[in-house]
Amino acid sequence: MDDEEDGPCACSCSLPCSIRLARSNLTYFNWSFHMRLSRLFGQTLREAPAESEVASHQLLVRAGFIRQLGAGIFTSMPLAQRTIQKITAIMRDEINSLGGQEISMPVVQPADVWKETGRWYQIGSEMGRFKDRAGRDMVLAMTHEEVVADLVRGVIRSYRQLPALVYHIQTKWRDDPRPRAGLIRVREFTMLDSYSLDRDAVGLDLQYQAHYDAYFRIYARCGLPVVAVQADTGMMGGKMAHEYMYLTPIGEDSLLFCDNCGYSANRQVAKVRKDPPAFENPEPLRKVATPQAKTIEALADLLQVPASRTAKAVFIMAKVEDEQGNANDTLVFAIVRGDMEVNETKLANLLRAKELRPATDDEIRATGAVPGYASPVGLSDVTVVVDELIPLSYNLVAGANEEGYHLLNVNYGRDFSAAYVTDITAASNGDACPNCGSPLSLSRGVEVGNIFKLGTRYSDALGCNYLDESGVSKPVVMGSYGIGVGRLLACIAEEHHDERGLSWPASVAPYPIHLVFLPGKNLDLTGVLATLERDLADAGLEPLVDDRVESAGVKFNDADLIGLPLRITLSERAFNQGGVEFKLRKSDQAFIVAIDAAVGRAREILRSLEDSASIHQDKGTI
RNA sequence: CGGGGUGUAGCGCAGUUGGCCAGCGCACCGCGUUUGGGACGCGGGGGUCGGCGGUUCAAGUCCGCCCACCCCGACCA
Repeated sequence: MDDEEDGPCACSCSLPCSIRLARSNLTYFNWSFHMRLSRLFGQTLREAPAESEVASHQLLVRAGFIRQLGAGIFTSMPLAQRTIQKITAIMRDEINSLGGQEISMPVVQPADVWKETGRWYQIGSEMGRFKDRAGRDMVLAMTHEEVVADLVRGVIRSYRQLPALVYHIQTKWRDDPRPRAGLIRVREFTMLDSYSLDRDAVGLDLQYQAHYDAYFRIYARCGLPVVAVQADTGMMGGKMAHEYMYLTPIGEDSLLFCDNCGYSANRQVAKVRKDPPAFENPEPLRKVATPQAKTIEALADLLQVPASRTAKAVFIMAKVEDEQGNANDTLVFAIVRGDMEVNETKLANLLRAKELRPATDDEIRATGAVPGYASPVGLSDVTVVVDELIPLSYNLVAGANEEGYHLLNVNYGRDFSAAYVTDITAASNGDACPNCGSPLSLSRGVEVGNIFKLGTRYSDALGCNYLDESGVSKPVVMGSYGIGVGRLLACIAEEHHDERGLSWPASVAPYPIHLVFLPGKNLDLTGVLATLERDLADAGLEPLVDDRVESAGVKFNDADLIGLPLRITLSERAFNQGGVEFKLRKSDQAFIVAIDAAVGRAREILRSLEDSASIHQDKGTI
């Protein structure tokens, strides 16, 4: 033992580690691994910043895990960084087990590859762009399909090199119009993303399924319950996609679930079963006065007909690109039955629109339609999209394009026609499941990961080809798979907290043990502390030691706030009862463990905590 | 981008119809007392009052412009 005061630390950290304790002449010293709260960079706060609203944001700031730099831009403090390392270690373990090989692709990328795939033009202002000193267009990585495809075309030549799986854990920038909820929705973030490379669709299916399962294991090991839902392919393009959702009221995505058959989908793509009404003979058109009936509700009320007997017209301005990449505004007239809503994602995908926005009244009038009394009847020069149910619904009520009047007995085909007839209905709570007809229920969720079957979208654009056994050149079939690390951390915090603070699953806690030291009045326990710290550290149990000169209340409250799974208290009281006090963060009960048995007992408890932290979840089916 | 809100010490906040040295709690530093659930006393340090411009004898306070952050919507993974 080294009693030297304020001497340099003998371990590699080279800091003055001997700290004088309150009312004690004793100092203590270095060991193989240690972290003391008195030295931890950052501090706990009694009050959360006023701008934080959701629990994970407030607690992560209060407990000293994160600090905000700007909107959607955060610094990870040492505690968060430790948890991130635990999470990414789990990710590496799982992706490595699929045969993944870790690489690292650049955050700053030349725009050329993005121009080759067209996304330089397709993606709007959420892409970070700048010019380098030579005036070349540059892109801040928002994802890495282009770069990985560029890599593949330079590396993959033969079917012998396939299948392959590469991944990295890298910073991305997406200039989100509205960052919010702390780490849930940010602009700069770290993402695990892997890219599968296969000879054909069969190979892709295998890797897709492997990721589908591996992702569930990652969330399970992190203690986060998730469900997988069918998803829109969005800016990724491609054929099939699933999203992993953590269900919570603070989530921004709307999800539909069928309890009966297990159907689950993001509202953006969710289908509903629409039973067509019985056939009726089309009746002659008739104009009726409907003053003040500018909404479906008012109209149905006035005419005493159900909303399902009306046609709802929604005017939307779509930004659609032509071959040259020029964006043109096109007015689109979307028609659904009065009892339904338009799904803008379905509509945008149909039109290949870059952007949709509601049309203004003036834009509507320019077509000859009258806002509030609009219908496609009698109009030309507008792009009409009708929901598939409209041609099967007879004698509907629709606007007369005249202030204060509607038309009765409007029928598709006879009275108007459309450029597109397809499904543009938004699924709602209680709608019939497309598979089994049972009522769907609507929930909110946070998307914590997604997987895409890209197919040959990028391989074709960038020329990623290989030669098969017979010497034929074929495009590499790709998949991409991603998990936002910070968002995952925030969701874990959201799931595992109580009114006192965070409560980390043992698998991702920044440290496993919070060792609280309360100096005694009569006994000097600093030597016991030094030994215990060292023994725990030597056993690989990495204690976070509260050596601060603070009252017991402050220390216990901070321990609850930071939320490490096991708290061990060394105090005169516990010592006189025969050892140290053990208490689990998730339990109210405390018990005394003899000093000599403390390390063994701690190891045992943490092992069982880790085993039970990994939750079981229902994976559903693809 | 539209609507709403907030900017005063590290965090939370007060600051009246414009008025003299800009305050409170927590946190921080020093000394002492205290020591198992956010202790106490005494003494300290810390502010371009978001920025710029204007009105005025005088601006944290009134006016204009701008910026930042938060919330709702649009949008987005």
